Amino acid sequence: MTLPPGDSAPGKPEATISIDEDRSVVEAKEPSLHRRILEDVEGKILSGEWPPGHRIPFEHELTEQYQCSRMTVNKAITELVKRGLIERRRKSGSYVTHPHAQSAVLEIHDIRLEVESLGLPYRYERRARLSRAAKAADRRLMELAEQARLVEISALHYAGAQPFCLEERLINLAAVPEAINESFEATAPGAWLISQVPWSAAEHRIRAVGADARTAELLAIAPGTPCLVVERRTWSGGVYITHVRLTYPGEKHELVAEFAPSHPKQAL
Amino acid sequence: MTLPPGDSAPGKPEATISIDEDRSVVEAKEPSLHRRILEDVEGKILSGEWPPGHRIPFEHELTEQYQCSRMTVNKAITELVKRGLIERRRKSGSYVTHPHAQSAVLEIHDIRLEVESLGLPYRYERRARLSRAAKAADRRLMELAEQARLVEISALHYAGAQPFCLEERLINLAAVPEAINESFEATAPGAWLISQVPWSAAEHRIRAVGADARTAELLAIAPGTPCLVVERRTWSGGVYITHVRLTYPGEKHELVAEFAPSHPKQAL
DNA sequence: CTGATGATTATGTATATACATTATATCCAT
DNA sequence: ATGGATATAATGTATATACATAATCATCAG
Repeated sequence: MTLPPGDSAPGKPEATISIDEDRSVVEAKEPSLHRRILEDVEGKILSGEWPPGHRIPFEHELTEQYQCSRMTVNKAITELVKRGLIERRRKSGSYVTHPHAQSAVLEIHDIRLEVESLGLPYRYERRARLSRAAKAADRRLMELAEQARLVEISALHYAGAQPFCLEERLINLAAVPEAINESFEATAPGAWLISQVPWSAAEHRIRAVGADARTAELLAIAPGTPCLVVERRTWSGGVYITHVRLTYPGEKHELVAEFAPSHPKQAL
Repeated sequence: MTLPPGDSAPGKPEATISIDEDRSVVEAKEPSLHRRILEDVEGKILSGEWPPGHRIPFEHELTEQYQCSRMTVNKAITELVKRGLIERRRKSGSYVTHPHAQSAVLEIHDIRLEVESLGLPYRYERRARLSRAAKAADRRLMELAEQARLVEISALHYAGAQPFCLEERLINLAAVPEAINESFEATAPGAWLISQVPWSAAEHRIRAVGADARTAELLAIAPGTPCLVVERRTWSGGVYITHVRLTYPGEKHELVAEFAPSHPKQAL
């Protein structure tokens, strides 16, 4: 393999293997070759130069263009496949995907951090805790066994003097038996649970509701005020660990999700 | 560190390079080796067997365990690094990352598909369209140039006889000049835009609001009814393409975000 | 024209090797 | 001890090679 320092290869920046006499000209860390290929191809796709359905050059053509081995090209393209920008078909080639669904990445932080990042003092207040048998409604929510026992917690998270969020939680004692000994008076159940149980998946449901009388009172808002409700179910290998409903009052709270174009597959 | 179901290599299913005489025993498509390594390691992390901060085996150790080349191990671990499960430090080793934020993946589909997947007939109705210069408020929203021109569209998406979603959109004519010739009477701007402009990033803001008088009338609901509002800004390489506000009436509409395991983290 | 067959070709996976990079550890002289 | 040079170990990147797999294409018999 050759890698001639200044020619043929498209858009190639100078200074490749030249650390011979003048080490001072370090040239600001050029990225690795497979990254450059990835970025070039990504750029062509995002700019529209290669529209959806377009067949990108074969691996052996890119190998030729960049004067590198096939493995290097393959690494770049494989990554773009994982990101959902490209689809590959044997014998046929690699094609720019048609964007279907956008997949947004919603970052969900601990409530304490959320509050503190607003520059407000955080306070946690547990309101109620009881352990009881699962009712039919709980089993619908969490797919529990008939005789399952739960811990039910109601708590408020404050930002300054204002209620920031109402937390209503169920914990499956079959999955987290230690919860029976925990009062949750000082520590919020979310933080406690992470330290106890590794978990493998979760599901979020986000909707807008009007505050009912009880919720309104707890959150110090008028009944009927629109609230953002996030319901999260968390489980670990098929076993439900916890169900939590977080109710954020008023129109102030926002969930922010950053996006990248994608259609199937993994998140990045 | 032993997982011996059959022999030396951990968790290794039989039939690996034995295609000598009996090709009939094909053994139900075992996954590739690097995938198996990836899944094994991921499993150990998600199960909590390797907690945050734990140093996973060195590449050369995994090479030994799985009786494969370093490149294969490297491919698996590199993927886990991209997923945020593992952090690597040269000369030191690879470590299970500590939790920071949980990231949920929110799939956002075309509204037509959303409606149809509910088994309801979809109908689109454009209400208004005008092209105009950007106002100060628009520029705050979209970071536009002073003299930018926009197309403004208001439309309704119906599920059966009921309004499903109110769409209010601005399109930056500098980014999509073709929009000036498009009436958007038959085609919804979302679908049209996707076919016109490749986009590289977007930002979503999700919140609950009470319907104002105008919105309430359009959506055939009472003023003040809680609505889920999704605001999306989309751009391509630093240029804003479009801003859209989607207002879903009532408490019925839900956004669902599946959590693709990325690591055992906070916000349970 | 139709359908089977086999060649061709692009991708998928894996190996063995090489050298670069970067922390860490060790040792030696002060 | 302390500071600094040196060795060492683990990851990062890249190459050349090999064979497997799957889809397409061309060919040819019927």
